[in-house]
Amino acid sequence: MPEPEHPGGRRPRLTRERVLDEAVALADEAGLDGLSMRTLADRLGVVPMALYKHVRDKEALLDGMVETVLAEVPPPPEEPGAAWKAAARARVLDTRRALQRHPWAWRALETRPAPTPAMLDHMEAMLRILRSGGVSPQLTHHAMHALGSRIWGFTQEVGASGPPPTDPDEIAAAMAAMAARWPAVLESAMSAGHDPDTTVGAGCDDDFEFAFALDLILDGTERLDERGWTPWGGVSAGAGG
Amino acid sequence: MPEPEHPGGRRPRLTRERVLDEAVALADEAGLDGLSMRTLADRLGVVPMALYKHVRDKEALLDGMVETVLAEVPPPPEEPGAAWKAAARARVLDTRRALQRHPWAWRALETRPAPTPAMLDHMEAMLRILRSGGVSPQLTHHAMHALGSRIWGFTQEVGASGPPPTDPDEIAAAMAAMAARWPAVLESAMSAGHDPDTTVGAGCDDDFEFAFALDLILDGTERLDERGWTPWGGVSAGAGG
DNA sequence: AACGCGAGGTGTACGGCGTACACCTTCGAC
DNA sequence: GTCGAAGGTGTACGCCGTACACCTCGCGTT
Repeated sequence: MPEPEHPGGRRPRLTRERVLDEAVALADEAGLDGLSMRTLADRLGVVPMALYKHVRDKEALLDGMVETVLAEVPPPPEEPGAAWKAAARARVLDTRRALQRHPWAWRALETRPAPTPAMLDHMEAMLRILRSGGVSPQLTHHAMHALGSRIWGFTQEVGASGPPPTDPDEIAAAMAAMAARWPAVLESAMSAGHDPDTTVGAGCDDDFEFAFALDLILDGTERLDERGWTPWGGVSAGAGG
Repeated sequence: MPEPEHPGGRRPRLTRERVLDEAVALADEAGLDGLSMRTLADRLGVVPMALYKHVRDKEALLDGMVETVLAEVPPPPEEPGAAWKAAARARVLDTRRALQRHPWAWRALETRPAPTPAMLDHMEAMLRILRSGGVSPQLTHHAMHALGSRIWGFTQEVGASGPPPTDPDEIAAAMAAMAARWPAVLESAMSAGHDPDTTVGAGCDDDFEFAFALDLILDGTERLDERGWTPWGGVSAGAGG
C-alpha cells in the first residue's frame, strides 16, 4: 500500500471530486505533461489503477478537469437585454481569467473531441446573452463563431471530428436532449443557413464563419487606421468607436 | 534490416527532407497520434534510431513538419500598399487552406514552445503587408495579435513560455539577428508600448491585446446588428460595411 | 589499388506511459 | 453475522521516446 502513514485514522476514500481537484492542482504545478495517471495516483496516496474506479480513462479525466475549471467562471446575468454587449464582454473576460489561472486548460479544451456538457452549458449562457439583447439568431450564430477564438482560445470548430449520426432516431434523440438543456445552442445550430430558403439545419459553412470573423478584424482595423487611431487615446481607450 | 527487398538497386539514403515529407504524409493519414518515431521509421524502411541522424528528437521533427507545411503557403505580393487589406485577407485565407490540407498542423503549431524561424518568416510577411499600406506600427502590432487567432488557429501568445534572456549581450545578439532577417517583427515588438513616453521595448500587455481583438469583434457585431444585417445580403456579402 | 575515417544505419536496452484483468479488502444493508 | 458489491491492489502487456555502443558502407587520400 502506498503512503501507509496517515496521522489520524484512515486515509479518506477516493471520490471523483477528490481525483479531479488533485488532477487540477497537479496540472497547475507540473503542467499537462507532468500529469500522468501514475503521478496523480502518487499524490493521492493510491495505486494508479485505483483511479479507474472513478474515471473511465485519462480522456474522461481531462473532461472532468475542464468541467472543474469552467465551474470557476462566475454565472452571467440572466437577461442583460440592451446591455448585451457589456455582458458578453464581461463573460469572455471572466472566462479568460479562469483559463489563465490554469494555463494547461486551453490545451485540454482543444483536445476534447466533442463539446462536453460543461462546454455546452458555457456556450448556452453566452448565446442567451446575445439573444436577450435582440440580436438575430443568424447574427448570434456568426458572432459566436467569431467569439470562439476568444472564449476557448482557439479557432477550430469544436467537435468537428467524427461524422454526425445518420440514423434519424439518433438525430431526433440528440435534438430532444438539446432542446431540453441547451435550447439556445439548438437554435443557433439551426440558424447556420445563409439563405432563408435553405435555412433548416443546413449545417454550418466553416469557410463563411472564418471569413466573417476575419472581416470583422480587418474592417475594424481599417476603420481605426482611417481615423488615425493611437493606443494612448487617439480614438478611444479600447478599439471602440 | 527492415524492408530488405527493394525492386531495383539499393534503398535510397535517408535525408532530412525525406524524413519530413514522409512524416507529413503519415500525419495526414493517421493523425498526429498515429505519428511515432517507430511508425515513421517503418514507413521509411528503416530502424527507429536511424531517424535521429536527421532530426535531433521528436520536437525537432515537429518543427520541421511545421516548416514544411508553411512552405506550401504561396508568397504574398511584395508591396501591396493601399491594397493592404485585400492582400492581408488573401494571405490569411491562403494560410488557412494550407493548414486545412494538414488537419494536424495547427495542433503541431501550438505545441511549439517558441516561434520557429519558419513562423517568424510567416509573420514577417504579414507585418510587411500592413506596414506597406501605411498602417502605423502600433496599430499593426495590435492587428497582428488580433489576426493571430485566424493565422495560427489559436490565441495564446506564441512562445510565451520560458523567461526571455536577461543577459544584455544575449538580448543584443537576438535583436541583431531579428534586425537582419525579421525587421518588421522587430519593429512590431518594439511597438508594443501603449504610451509614447514608455514605448521603448516596454513589452506587450497581453490583456490589452486580448481586449483589443475582443472589442473589434463585439463592436463589429453591434454595428451589424444595428443595421439589421442578414447573411443573405442585408448589408453586404461579408461582414464589411 | 589499398586504406581509413566519418557519416549513416543497427541492435539492445531502459524507464515511462495508459490500462486490462484478476484478486483482495472493506463496509453497509439485511 | 453474513453477504455482496464497491473500491483499492498487484501484475503484466504493449506502446512510447531515445541513450549508447556497434557495424558498414562510400569516398578522399595516398
